[in-house]
Amino acid sequence: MKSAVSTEKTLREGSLAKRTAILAAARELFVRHGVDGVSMDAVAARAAVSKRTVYDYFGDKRRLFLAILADASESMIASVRRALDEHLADGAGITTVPQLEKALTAFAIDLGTTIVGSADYAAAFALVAQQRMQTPATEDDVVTTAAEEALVERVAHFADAGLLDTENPPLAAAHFGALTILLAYNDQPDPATADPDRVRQTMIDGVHAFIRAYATR
Amino acid sequence: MKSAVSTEKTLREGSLAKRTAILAAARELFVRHGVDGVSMDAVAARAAVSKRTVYDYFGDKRRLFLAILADASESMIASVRRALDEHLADGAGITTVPQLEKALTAFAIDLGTTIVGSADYAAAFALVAQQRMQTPATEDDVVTTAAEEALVERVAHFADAGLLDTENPPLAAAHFGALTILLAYNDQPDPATADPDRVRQTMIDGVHAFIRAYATR
DNA sequence: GGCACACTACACCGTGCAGTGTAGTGCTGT
DNA sequence: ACAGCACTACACTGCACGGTGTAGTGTGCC
Repeated sequence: MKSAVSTEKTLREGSLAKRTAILAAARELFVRHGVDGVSMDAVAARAAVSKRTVYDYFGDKRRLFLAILADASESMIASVRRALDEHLADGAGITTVPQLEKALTAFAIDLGTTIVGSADYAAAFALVAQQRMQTPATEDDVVTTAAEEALVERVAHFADAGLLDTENPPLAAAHFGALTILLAYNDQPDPATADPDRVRQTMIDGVHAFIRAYATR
Repeated sequence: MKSAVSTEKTLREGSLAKRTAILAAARELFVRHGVDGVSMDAVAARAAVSKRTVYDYFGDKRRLFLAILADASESMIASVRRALDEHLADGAGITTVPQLEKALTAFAIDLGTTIVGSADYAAAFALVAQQRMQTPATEDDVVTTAAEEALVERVAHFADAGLLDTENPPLAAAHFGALTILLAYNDQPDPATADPDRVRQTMIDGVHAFIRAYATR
């Protein structure tokens, strides 16, 4: 009678406030103690909500977890696009290598402080890392892929413009990511400990190395 | 009465065969299903050993986990030193940049196929990633630190020799690691899926970029 | 034969937790 | 006044798992 078409089991829409409260609470606890280390009671308590409500909203623990990932993913890709637009847009008047380095540095620092520094996004990384082998290919890959693609497009653009010297923009973009975000994240995976100055320095150095490797001479 | 000096609780030495069997079984299962997703019964079964024996050998689940880390750490650092010795030793007659690139590439591929390709070491990475926030600073950091230090020493050496251009060998070493191992690992974190050719290509490209960024011109 | 030891097989305890069912409360619109 | 809804509080089930205790078996050593 319920016409339960997909896996959905008559979840409730509910108020946005409670929904985000639950997501925030769960994210925080999951990141700190691991998904398995957190009881649904704890999540409910932290969200100041009845456990029953958590289940009414999200169905079960797994789907709550996935909702967190989806949430973080969404705002993360948005952040990347925004930073990309803000610092590396076509209209930014980047015509020389020094200008490019400056813009890339600003971009990297922006992204770095946003992503590595603030918990929401770092949480996604951490959670995916925790669950990687247990969860068959979460949509994290989708996110990083989408983000990288956007970056690849910019790299290709600057290669066309004669500022970067590469026949393989995806590779160059990957190297850019490795020298900046990846390295920064690897240095301080604990969101709580994230030191903005250190992230900043990592970004500056990473971009510099990238420019030395890839700038037209 | 037991004179339990430290945390030790009268563990048993046991045979090396059983010990390694248990470690191997636990490592495999932990990596695949996560530490919390694996019961001690499962470990015992997989190791073809009584559960009681597992407890007699390792005390409890936590210490079994730490034993796995220690084990992997040990052989990992050994691998790094060996590869370093094999490809980048003083006596290797590296006097030109092309020679250096070649040696670095060989080194990276060697390390890459050993570490990323083969499960033992990748397991450590994966497990630490899983447990990072739940376990207060495991000795993974010790390993990567020790490994990086050895690499730093070599980089400094080649900088002195006039082949590399950097005033900051630790940074250069970090960038080397980011462009090679880190990137390779990030591309395919699942040991089972590890594609040697892909790892190989990542290493070649990474070293090439590193050389472009850091070789003396 | 008899002791010591490594090990197994198995039963067992306690507990924490995912998930459910339900009674009850307050709010809103009619 | 009443129905409908969102939500809470709470009790409760079932189960999986960490860890322990122990009786019994095989082996080597004296």
